[in-house]
Amino acid sequence: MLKKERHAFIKREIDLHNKVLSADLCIPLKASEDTIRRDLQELEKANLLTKVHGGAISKSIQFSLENQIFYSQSEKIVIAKKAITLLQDGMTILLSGGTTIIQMIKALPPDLNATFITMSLPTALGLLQHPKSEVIFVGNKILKNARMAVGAAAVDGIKQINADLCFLGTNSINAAQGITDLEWEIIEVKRAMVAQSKKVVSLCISEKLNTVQKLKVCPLSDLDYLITELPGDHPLLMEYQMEGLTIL
Amino acid sequence: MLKKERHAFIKREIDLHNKVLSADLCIPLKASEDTIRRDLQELEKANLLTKVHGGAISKSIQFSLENQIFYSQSEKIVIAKKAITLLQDGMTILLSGGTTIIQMIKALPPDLNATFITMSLPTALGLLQHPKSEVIFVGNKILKNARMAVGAAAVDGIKQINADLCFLGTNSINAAQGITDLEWEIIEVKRAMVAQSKKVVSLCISEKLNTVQKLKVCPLSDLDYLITELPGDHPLLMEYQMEGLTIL
DNA sequence: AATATTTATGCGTAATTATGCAGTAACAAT
DNA sequence: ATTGTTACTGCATAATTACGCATAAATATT
Repeated sequence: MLKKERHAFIKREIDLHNKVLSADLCIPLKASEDTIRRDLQELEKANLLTKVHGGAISKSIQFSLENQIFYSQSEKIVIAKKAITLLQDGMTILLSGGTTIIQMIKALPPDLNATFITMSLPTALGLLQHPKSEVIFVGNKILKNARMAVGAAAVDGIKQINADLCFLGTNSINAAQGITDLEWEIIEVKRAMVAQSKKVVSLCISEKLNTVQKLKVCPLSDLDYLITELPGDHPLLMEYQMEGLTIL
Repeated sequence: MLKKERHAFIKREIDLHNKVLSADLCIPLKASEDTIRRDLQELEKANLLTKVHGGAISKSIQFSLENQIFYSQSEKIVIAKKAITLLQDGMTILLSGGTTIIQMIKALPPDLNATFITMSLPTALGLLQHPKSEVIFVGNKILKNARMAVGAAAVDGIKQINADLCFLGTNSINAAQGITDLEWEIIEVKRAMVAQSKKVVSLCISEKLNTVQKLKVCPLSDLDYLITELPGDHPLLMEYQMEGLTIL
């Protein structure tokens, strides 16, 4: 990881959240706190941020309120860290959209050398920051509220792919129905993703466990892994384990 | 391996991954680190990348690090306002990437009801803010440097389209060569855009008038409109008018 | 064709840079 | 005041780079 890359990463974190904690940067950047601190020093000297005890904050919004942009962010970070343990060099990986996936992208090891395929604009944009990965966007009509490509051409595009892994940001999952979602166009795309992947991983914060929406994406039997922020032996997860899912 | 070949290889790596490590290049290029470093020096002098300790990074990352303030923003706003006068309800419009295009998107009339097609991730994301328009993203492999989809599938995707208007954010234009650009993969996409549009509009800040890059996108005769921040009767624009372009 | 001249490349060594570690000082929160 | 965390200093180490030079290859000149 080059110094400038770390700087870019830090700057982006600041732009996104208006602050960073030094300790939080150590893992994704694979550097010691010393190095991070020196990075922050340099960025401060370049007038790009303001260093404070424990990290740094944005120059523009120093008085900023604690903006919890992302709902349940800390849980999603836990999920993200579990998710990246499944990744290996050389893999082809399908990614859906959603804030959990975004957290996962931010947690990607910078030296991972994989091919990522997505239909989600925010996911694609996030992946551009990754130094080594290749990014393929399966395009078509963009569904505005989901910010992803949907429709026949997108589904056809996915069908050209043979992926090793598929990560689904999951809105609703329960034992009887499996994964369910709200919009037909999204369902179509997710089904195609599931069909084209060797292994399917559901990322789901625990509060969405055992909930159900109108439309069915796929049964539990199509899934291989379930990742929540809970420990693997939590009672809520038992019935999923019984169905044959690997719980992380 | 010829020097030019090495340079081409290095440029491609930068485009794809936003960075290269000197050490990583030694094996594929069969050259010593010294040679690689000298290559990087030359490419830096030619303004094609930024050398850093350990390798080199893309200029665009460097730029986004230094100032997120758009270059020549006020000029681009003037251009954007002129550009939107060409738009009408029901049109199908191809958009390239670039900060001028982003300004144009911000200036779109909220009640415009048009279909926008693009290969640029930032452009697509900007368009999502627009309440009424439909957005279609022509996907494929993403060129990190330019944040846009490139390659055969993207070009094929464009060929399915019949657009009324095409807006090109233009890096270089002159009377003799027409529009020129730097990277082959971008050229391919822009050519396809031009070919599939009834009318083609070049958006170009005046300082990029009468400049030229290595690769040719299209001759002036393929263009219909030229929009700069200058008044239409400015002497710099005369020769373009003589060539039959409508100057806004 | 032979020779000179420029250009490109690789190697050894010295200098520079980047990073992590240990110990100590400063800070924040109870 | 006490305690745990974060920051700074100096130092050690490893990686990267620059420099001088020798050699090889390409190009120009006679």
